[in-house]
Amino acid sequence: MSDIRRVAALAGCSIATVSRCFNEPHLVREKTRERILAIAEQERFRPNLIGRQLRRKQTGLVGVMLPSLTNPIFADCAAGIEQALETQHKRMLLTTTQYEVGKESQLIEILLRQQVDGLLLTVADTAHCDALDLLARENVPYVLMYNHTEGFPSVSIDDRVAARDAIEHLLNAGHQHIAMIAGYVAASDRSRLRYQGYEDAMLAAGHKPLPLLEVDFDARTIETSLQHWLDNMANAPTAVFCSTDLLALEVIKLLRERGVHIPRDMSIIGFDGLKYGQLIEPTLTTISQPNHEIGRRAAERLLARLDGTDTHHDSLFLDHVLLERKTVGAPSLDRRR
Amino acid sequence: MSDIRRVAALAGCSIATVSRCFNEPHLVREKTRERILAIAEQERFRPNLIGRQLRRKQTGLVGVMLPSLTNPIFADCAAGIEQALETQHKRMLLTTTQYEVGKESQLIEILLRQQVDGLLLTVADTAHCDALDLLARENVPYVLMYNHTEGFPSVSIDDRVAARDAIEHLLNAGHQHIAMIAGYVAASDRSRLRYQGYEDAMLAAGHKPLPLLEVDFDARTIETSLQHWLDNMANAPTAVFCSTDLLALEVIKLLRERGVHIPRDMSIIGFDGLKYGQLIEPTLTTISQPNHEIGRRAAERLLARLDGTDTHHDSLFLDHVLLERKTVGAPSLDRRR
DNA sequence: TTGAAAGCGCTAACAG
DNA sequence: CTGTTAGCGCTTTCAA
Repeated sequence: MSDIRRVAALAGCSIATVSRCFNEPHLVREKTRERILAIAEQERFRPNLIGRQLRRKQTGLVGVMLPSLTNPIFADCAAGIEQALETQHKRMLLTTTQYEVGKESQLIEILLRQQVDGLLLTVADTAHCDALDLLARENVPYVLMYNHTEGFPSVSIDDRVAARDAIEHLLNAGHQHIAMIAGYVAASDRSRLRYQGYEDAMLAAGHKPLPLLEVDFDARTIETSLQHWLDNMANAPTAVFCSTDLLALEVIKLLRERGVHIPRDMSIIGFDGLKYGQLIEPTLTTISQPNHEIGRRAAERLLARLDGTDTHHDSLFLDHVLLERKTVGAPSLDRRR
Repeated sequence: MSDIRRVAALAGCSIATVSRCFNEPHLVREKTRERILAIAEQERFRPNLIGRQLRRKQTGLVGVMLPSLTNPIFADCAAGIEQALETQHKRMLLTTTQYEVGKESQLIEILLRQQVDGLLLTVADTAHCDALDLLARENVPYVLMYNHTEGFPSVSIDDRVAARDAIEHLLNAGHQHIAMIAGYVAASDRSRLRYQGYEDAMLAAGHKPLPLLEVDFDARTIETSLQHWLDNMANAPTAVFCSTDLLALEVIKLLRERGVHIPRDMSIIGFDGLKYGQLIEPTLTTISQPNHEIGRRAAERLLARLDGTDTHHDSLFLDHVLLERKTVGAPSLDRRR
């Protein structure tokens, strides 16, 4: 005898009435309701949501796909998502791609089979993306996070503008010889946009942009990548824009170990605004993204789509902030050129 | 016409046969199977898991409840969980309590309604815990993470022993006047156990343990809490054990700003082993917990319980490691006593 | 090797 | 205000 039936039997009513007590209590006479609820409580009746979900054809589940949880920006984002979903009693089915592009479509497929009501996701690159094609075909509400591209609903900062702001900050401090570093792992549309922002600012200032210096973040080869600078500091850039704070932190650590004083010998600016940037000495100057809010707003936007309140396919840009801290200074005079 | 029916109709077979193609393909004649699979593909048939779950009475969903995702130890743990679940094609329904004890039972209740196959969770305090009572009553497989207490299956380090090891490291460096600091937020059985470990080591060495210094981590009152030390460094402890790395990092930053040299004027040891501890100067000496592995092993253990392979109600202790880095040194001679 | 049919637990017409 | 009933999409006996 199934659960709702048991309660109904004990209460001497039909299962429909029991169901109503939980879903539309105002339709049940107060006295009946109280009796049923009392019995339900005492029997520890726990409505089986699977039954409801099958019948209603919605699950109250939101599928979330992020690159990783180990990176604090995504962990914070997930926290923001949960906060927003909670207000509507929705739950988060969380998956990560571990930066493997091949997993994106697979994971989405699984989430769709699970009949999630909607999807919140970050893909590696919106430019050529099976996952996005899949979403375009399917009629599932979704909102992108961190990615932003014409014709897809998203919540993010404007990476290109943010990167330009970072470089302008360096230019304003007097730098001209500015390089940009990015990690392979972050090989993504965001890296590309940030490099474009770098180019924008350099060109606008009349400087030739340097090619992007890509380093293998995990494999500790940053050192060899930077060796040619260390070998010839006189010709090394006076300022470096790192595509993420995690990378910036590693770069700073390495440079300091090699006797490079920051910011006197080299200025560094990061990107993300991790709180850990404040722990190091000197504290990391960086562009801050509102990760928690990106998650929260994306979730809110998804909820609005589920309501039918939001039907736009546009990018929502949140503000980034330049956190002026201590790793950027003026270039030493002898190295300006 | 529902999906599986549509495929069946197009393939000219019954829905049972279509179902078999996905679940027990060997029961279907190869030719039939190929035909059906081809049609399913072309129709983009996506089995509705809700139907399956209702019928099979299992969901392949694991409920996860953690205090927060913003703390990297839990984010890493969640990553470990996902990794283990993935091998069995299970998914993670993730919730956080935000350190609110009152939410624990509520969240578990919700997860149970969602018919999760099992639960992985960290509670604030196993000593008086509605959530644990609830689990004891219900017949749901679960494994605790970070918590460990007699009679409940868990995966964690041995906090008490780990703390003792931390203190012994300080004692071995020559310290006698050692204090312990913990944050309110972390008010938990783990803090208590770590304090006990501190007491164990102090008493064994013949020193009187100091009362636990509790600070309000978020409200930036660490400063006022430490003021009496700063006012009178001669009588301040020569070494401090911080209950978490996040706290240690803040304490170090504060002390340094106040001109206290670490480790010369004061040694600091943390707890958790966050990678961010390596970024600061001097690098943070700490006790490392295997967060990813805690998550992974707990998930594996849960899977074993679902199999019936593991039915024990005991604590599985993983090894902690003392990371000897640079924030612990010998006390300056004039302050030994 | 396949099909028919029952039913997982619940909700929502519809009827009373 | 309450009950009856028909499914939601799927799996799994049982029978053929």
